[in-house]
Amino acid sequence: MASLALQTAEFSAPTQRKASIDREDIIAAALSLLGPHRSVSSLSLREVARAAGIAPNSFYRHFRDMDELAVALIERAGLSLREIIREARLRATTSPSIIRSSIEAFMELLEGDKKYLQILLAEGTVGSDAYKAAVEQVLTYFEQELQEDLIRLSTEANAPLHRPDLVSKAITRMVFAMGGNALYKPADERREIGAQMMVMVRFLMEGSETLYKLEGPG
Amino acid sequence: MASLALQTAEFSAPTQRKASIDREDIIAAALSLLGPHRSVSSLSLREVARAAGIAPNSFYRHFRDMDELAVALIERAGLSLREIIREARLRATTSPSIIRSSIEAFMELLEGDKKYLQILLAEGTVGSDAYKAAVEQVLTYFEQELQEDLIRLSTEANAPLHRPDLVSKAITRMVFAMGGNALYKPADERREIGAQMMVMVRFLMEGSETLYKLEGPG
DNA sequence: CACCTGTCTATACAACTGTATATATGTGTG
DNA sequence: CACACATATATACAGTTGTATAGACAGGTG
Repeated sequence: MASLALQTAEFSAPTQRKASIDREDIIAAALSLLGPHRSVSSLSLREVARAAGIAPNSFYRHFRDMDELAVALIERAGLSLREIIREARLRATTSPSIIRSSIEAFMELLEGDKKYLQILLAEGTVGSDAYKAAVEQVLTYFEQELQEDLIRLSTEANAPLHRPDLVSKAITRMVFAMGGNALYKPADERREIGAQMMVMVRFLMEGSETLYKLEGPG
Repeated sequence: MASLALQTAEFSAPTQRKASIDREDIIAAALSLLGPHRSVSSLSLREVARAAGIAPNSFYRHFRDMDELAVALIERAGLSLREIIREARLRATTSPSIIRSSIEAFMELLEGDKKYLQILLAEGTVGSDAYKAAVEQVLTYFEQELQEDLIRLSTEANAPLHRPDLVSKAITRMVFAMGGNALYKPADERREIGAQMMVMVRFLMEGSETLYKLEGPG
């Protein structure tokens, strides 16, 4: 867990506080190294230490492993993404607009914090078990949150869904897959991909509604 | 060493064997190294050479790069997958059954030739540009082929589709994303994921048909 | 036969990796 | 002040990496 992440440095006299390197700084250094050709799992401990301006061995004071760093990065990325989507959800309350604004928020994030997204999108299937499990957990969280939204909104709209769990899973996996693909593409292509996502999500929603009429909730 | 495994050693003349190492052997060696924790992009040249039973430098006689090897692996995997799916398509000619049998074929492949699939599913977003482009090309091929099927079948069934290009893209990306996720999971989970895929594809098909009624072909 | 030519190997090198060990340096407590 | 302590560092080591260079051996051609 992010044990020391929130500790406020002010007012703390009891223990010694050094203005030295922080977990945060190491995470930032690792982020700075990411790019279209550099994945988290391709970073070396020494490389990160170098970017953070510390000796290789100092790394061990903050993380046991590169793997532990990777998991921390994933959790951070998940948190960041979660906040963005939550904002989008709060702004929109009707079924079509919540989808639109969520995807727009997602694509905006893709413009800006590419690094965070890359961690979740592009590397969920390589790396250690802990690594994969952390990504999976983030995705599952999104699925559950989306499912709640879907059920609430479809009930309000009187357009119930067949297997809303699978609708949310399909949307999540598809958006992440398409997003990972769009990550480092030129802006106009990204916009095109965003538009495609919208249609695909509509397919899923309409399909689920239709199947509800044919077969019930499932 | 394992390199000579397939050649019959009996009757061997005192002279060195004519049958020397092949691109094929190197590809096989690379495949043998893949696994849940070893991705293509994490293999080293020396490692592959070692597994192939050749000197590191001999590698260069067959590939310029590890990157070139990776592309060769991707193409081979694409070819293999393509054949499997083609068989499935030939066996089934009606709309629902072609989906079912294609996904079943896909999941069967996932039981067997995991290595091939991993190359396409799990690593399309990491690696060099050539690497990514090769994966993208394979995916695009599948999309196009699937789209032709969808148009033909939906016309026959008198159930035309809205944006069949996006239907096939959505199906392809989703199946690959879900497949990559299922790759090294236990058999019962994999079966469950296969069942989920079927429902998701039905969502997409039904949704596209519904949207056609509302908005036409798009 | 001698002579290329293509393929393999052996050796070598500089760069890099993760980490074990020992050392320096500043901080808080007795 | 002296001490212990947490933190940073420097040095070192054994292993790996990609690849440059040079030599060994075969087959085909003159």
